[in-house]
Amino acid sequence: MKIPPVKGTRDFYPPDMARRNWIIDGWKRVSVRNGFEEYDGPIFEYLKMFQIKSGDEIVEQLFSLEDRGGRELALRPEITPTLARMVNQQISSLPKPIKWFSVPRLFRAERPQKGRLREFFQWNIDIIGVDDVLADAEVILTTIDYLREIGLTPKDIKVKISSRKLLAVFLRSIGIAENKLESLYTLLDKKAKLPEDTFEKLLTEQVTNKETVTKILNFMNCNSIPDIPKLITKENKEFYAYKNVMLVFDYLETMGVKDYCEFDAGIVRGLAYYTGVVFEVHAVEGELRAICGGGRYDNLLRDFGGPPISATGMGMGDCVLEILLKEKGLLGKSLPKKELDYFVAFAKGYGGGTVYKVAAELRSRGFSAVFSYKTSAGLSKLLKEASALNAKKCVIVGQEYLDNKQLVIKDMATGKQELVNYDSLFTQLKPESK
RNA sequence: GUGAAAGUAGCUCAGUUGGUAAGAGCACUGGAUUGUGGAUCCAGGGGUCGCGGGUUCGAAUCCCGUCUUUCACCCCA
Repeated sequence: MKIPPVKGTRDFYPPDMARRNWIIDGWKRVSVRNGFEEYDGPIFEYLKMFQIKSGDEIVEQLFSLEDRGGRELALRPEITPTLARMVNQQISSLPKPIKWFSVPRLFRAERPQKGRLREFFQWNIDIIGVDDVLADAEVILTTIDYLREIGLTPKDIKVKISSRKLLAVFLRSIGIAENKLESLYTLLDKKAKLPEDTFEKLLTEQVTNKETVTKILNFMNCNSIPDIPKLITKENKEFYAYKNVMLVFDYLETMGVKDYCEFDAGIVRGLAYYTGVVFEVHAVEGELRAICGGGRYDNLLRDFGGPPISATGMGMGDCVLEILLKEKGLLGKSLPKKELDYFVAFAKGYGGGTVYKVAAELRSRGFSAVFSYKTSAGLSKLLKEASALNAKKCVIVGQEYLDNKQLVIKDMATGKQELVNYDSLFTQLKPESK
């Protein structure tokens, strides 16, 4: 009876695993060099925890279960609630700022489609306890640091940056009621996806006043920071929000990544909990969904029963990234090749236990060594196997071993061979000679 | 949850208005090659044509259902 893989999951055969590790190792390496420390939590949590941040609708998109004690649990669809829980538990003893990263395996019971599966990996970085937008800039810098390292240039991708705070003060200044903001965010977030007239129509339905609609459209289409003051009043609050956006770009310029960044008032993010700088990374060409997104969230720790400490972070899934890298031909280019120090072969009739003994001795000294299971194969076949494994050197056990306890060492790159005494082979070897 | 397209070997695919049509390339295994690798040549294994039903003398091919995949919508943490 054949059992197929579960909908929306992936099998990672060795070549797929190599790609996955390459991506994840890059995430981890870049996190560490940007000063982030790794953390992780359980793969399932109380169902309740995911409702705090995201509400009840989200429950339908969770894999939930009940344990034998009747506890309502769910596989984690994101790790930020876990982060909030963990930080709150030890908040008073953790040195600030908290700069943590994680690469959790996440689960969402959504219908799979391009760049979206039911099980995936996501790189998360967060800075907790810094109000200054310098922290937002550093999160963006770290994101770019990775994307740049894997070969993506400002011609390939753009970080589109805006501010929820700026949007909020703007909307309030033109008379939008506080309780309408949230539903308006959801609509504004779709601007780039909807046709222009459809968007305008939906906006008019929500706002009714034609003049207000025009003001919002003008603001949303703004992609130049110097133009912002023309659109907002010069009251303190608004000017402060505007200055903060300017400041982010100043920091990013100082950090040398301004080429990757642009202001785009159309970036809103669907989620309610963002309160400050928000950003998404998009491919310049193509219709691909956002590669990653993030922003500042001021209230999350408090919502999870902790102190009102501000935080900012970023999440990047592996699915969309992999699609983009394939399109750009950047995946596999820099993948590490198979590595093998020694292949231990034998000339027909001379194998026996010596082959396994040599391999075991090499392994015990820290070298990788492989022997063949084809006990009756000819040397030709065995060397072919050694080549397929990308072996650096090949040890051949043959007549010389019977005659003088000597082994043939063949350098697979140059083809050169030398005779070495069995006893001296291992004493000559030092790990550095790898 | 809604809609559209597609399912033939491990992978990528071909397959004539329905008529000896179960095929190719790659991959895999073996041989040429009993002491010398990456190449080449030859051979071999591998398929309930997603599954079930129907139409027909006859179905990979047409029809219905179903499952899966992909894509779009919803949603996007």
